Amino acid sequence: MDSKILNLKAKLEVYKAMTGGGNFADCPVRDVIQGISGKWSSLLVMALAEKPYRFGELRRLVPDISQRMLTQTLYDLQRDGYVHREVFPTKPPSVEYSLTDLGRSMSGPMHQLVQWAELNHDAVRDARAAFDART
Amino acid sequence: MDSKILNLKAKLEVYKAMTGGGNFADCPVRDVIQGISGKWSSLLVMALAEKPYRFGELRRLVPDISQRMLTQTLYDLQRDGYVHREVFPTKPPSVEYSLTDLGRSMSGPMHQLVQWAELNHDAVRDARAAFDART
DNA sequence: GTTGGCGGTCTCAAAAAGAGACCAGCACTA
DNA sequence: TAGTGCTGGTCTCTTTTTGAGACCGCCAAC
Repeated sequence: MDSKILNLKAKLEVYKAMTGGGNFADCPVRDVIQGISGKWSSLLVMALAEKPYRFGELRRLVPDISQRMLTQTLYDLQRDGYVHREVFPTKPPSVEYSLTDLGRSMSGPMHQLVQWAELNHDAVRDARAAFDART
Repeated sequence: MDSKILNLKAKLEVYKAMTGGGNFADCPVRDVIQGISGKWSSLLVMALAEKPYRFGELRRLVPDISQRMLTQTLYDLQRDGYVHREVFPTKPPSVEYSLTDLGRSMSGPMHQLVQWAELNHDAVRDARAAFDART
């Protein structure tokens, strides 16, 4: 058996996987996923799915986020159309963040994932401990 | 109306949200979510959900991942129990990566999210363009 | 008049990610 | 027999991202 043939076979498999199977490389799905797979994005979306929050409330709700990252992440979520930002002209102007329709429709599948994490976090913790012990 | 009372009210709301509503701050769900919300994790999990892959195959399948990040991400996924790594003692030793049962059970909810992204990526793209035009 | 909350921006250090050289071992080729 | 390529990585260096914290004007309450 020639190695060139094996090589070609592998390349065909890869091509099939890229076009028919998954479209992993250049497809816009990656853009979307990367937009919501940041360290804080999912957390803020889950928070806002419950109810609208103000800037300072979110800051207290997620104690270990820096003000800079809260600003930045909310900006990105707003840019991608998940979050609506409304400024109320009160004496100290207050700003409310809420989910848009797009954000609400996305929070469904994301909630599924969070629920999975809720159910299986001990399995993950065990796997991690076992792996570390094996090392 | 006293501002202290308003303040207390806000704090109670936040407390309620943290304990009853979502447990956003210290809960293990965040550990799990952060483990799979990396830039490449979801992509590799979706790839391995299709079928097991070898190191070089994954490298070609995801052309813009660096070798270092592929190694690192696969290591992390293995540590968290999502991925199984098997070395075959062939002439150039080949390594195969596959999903574990835990990984397969997680890939379900994650696939939901990817499907949402597939259906709504144009809406996100439009929102992004509209936001940028507004600026 | 000083303090504290509001919603941020700015700067600087630390951590993470990307680019690319390098490694041993074996198969095939010229 | 020397050269080339594929295997799955590691090591170093540079660039990007993130975190920590100071600072901002404004206004209300004490």
